[in-house]
Amino acid sequence: MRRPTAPGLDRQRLLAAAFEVLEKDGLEGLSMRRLAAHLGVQAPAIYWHVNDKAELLGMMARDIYAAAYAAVPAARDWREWLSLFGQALRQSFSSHRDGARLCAQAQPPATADPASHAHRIAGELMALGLDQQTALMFQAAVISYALGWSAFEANGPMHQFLDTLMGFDDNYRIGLDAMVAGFPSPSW
Amino acid sequence: MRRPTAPGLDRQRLLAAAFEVLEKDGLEGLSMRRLAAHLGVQAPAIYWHVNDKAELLGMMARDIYAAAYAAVPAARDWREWLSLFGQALRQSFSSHRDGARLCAQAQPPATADPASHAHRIAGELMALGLDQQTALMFQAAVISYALGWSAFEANGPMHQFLDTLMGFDDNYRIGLDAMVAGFPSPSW
DNA sequence: ACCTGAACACCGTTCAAGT
DNA sequence: ACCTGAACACCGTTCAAGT
Repeated sequence: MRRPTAPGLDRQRLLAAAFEVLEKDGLEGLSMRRLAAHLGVQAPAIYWHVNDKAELLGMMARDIYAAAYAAVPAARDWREWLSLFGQALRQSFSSHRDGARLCAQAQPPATADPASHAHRIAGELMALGLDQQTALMFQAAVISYALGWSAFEANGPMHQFLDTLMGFDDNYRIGLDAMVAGFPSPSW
Repeated sequence: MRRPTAPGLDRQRLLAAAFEVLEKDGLEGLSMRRLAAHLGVQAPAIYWHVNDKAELLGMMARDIYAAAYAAVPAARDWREWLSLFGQALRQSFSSHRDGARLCAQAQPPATADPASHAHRIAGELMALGLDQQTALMFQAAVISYALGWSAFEANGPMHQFLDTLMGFDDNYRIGLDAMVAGFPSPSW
């Protein structure tokens, strides 16, 4: 439990420790003070490496999204890619305790060059035939659904029904598949 | 600003005041102490009428959902109803500051009789030809998307792009229409 | 029955001061 | 450059005591 304060902090160790605390204590338990204690350090030390808690949460969210993008296997068309991406997202959200709730409330760090960032995240879909604008729109819709599903999963009074009827994963797929199938094909 | 403590608290006045504080100070500003001050009362007084803050947030979420259900106009088929419901939800979320974020993290009060509750919320769709299980599944998907969209709207680095390209409402409709169009028709 | 006063165990963040 | 100690202005919640 005691970290002997080790080499010295940096953003990497901070981030890794933050995920450990998240796993152990959940999103409400992830306080700057607990994080500091987990690192064997005083709370204000964290502020040398990070501006505030929001920035830390943003970095965590960025990593969760990045893991999802990295996990999407090769696809033969854009619909398949979106479907796989939707599944990878859900997987990545649920691979950390409160992952979706974290992403829903954290603001990933604003990228320095938004244009190149947009190109990077839309790249796969563009290679499969979508123009960038359409790629971003469809991707935004899938992300929204994935995000909302995980939030909704835990909190609706429908909860009892959905899992007894089919299981959450199957229910998730229904909405995802419907959305992906329903996206209009580009018109050229 | 001063409430002369008026008649005396009850759940109704509490809820109304909570929405006022939400509008003024946002979700992070909605503390039990601020709510109490807004009512001209000490913080512990609230705990006579409500078990804890989670219960209060749950009641607020319930009201936001209820407003959406009430706002859905008559529809001629279940796809149209789901589309109108999706729009009403987004409307209801954005009619209160941080409405979606509140609903994403609040747990609406568990209903005493889940079966009759399910029947009530699925009723419209069943009248339009869906069985209850399908109605609940499709509804859950639409709610998830609406919830996730509002959360995503404010926080992605895609943010800049989405609104300059089309406007958020149009982008929202694209995913919603795709999902509703893509739901499979019942097979009889 | 309904509310206050005082307290407990926490928060995020700042800032002087240490090394 | 990097961290500590001490403090500020908050939290949610409990509980005895008042009326």
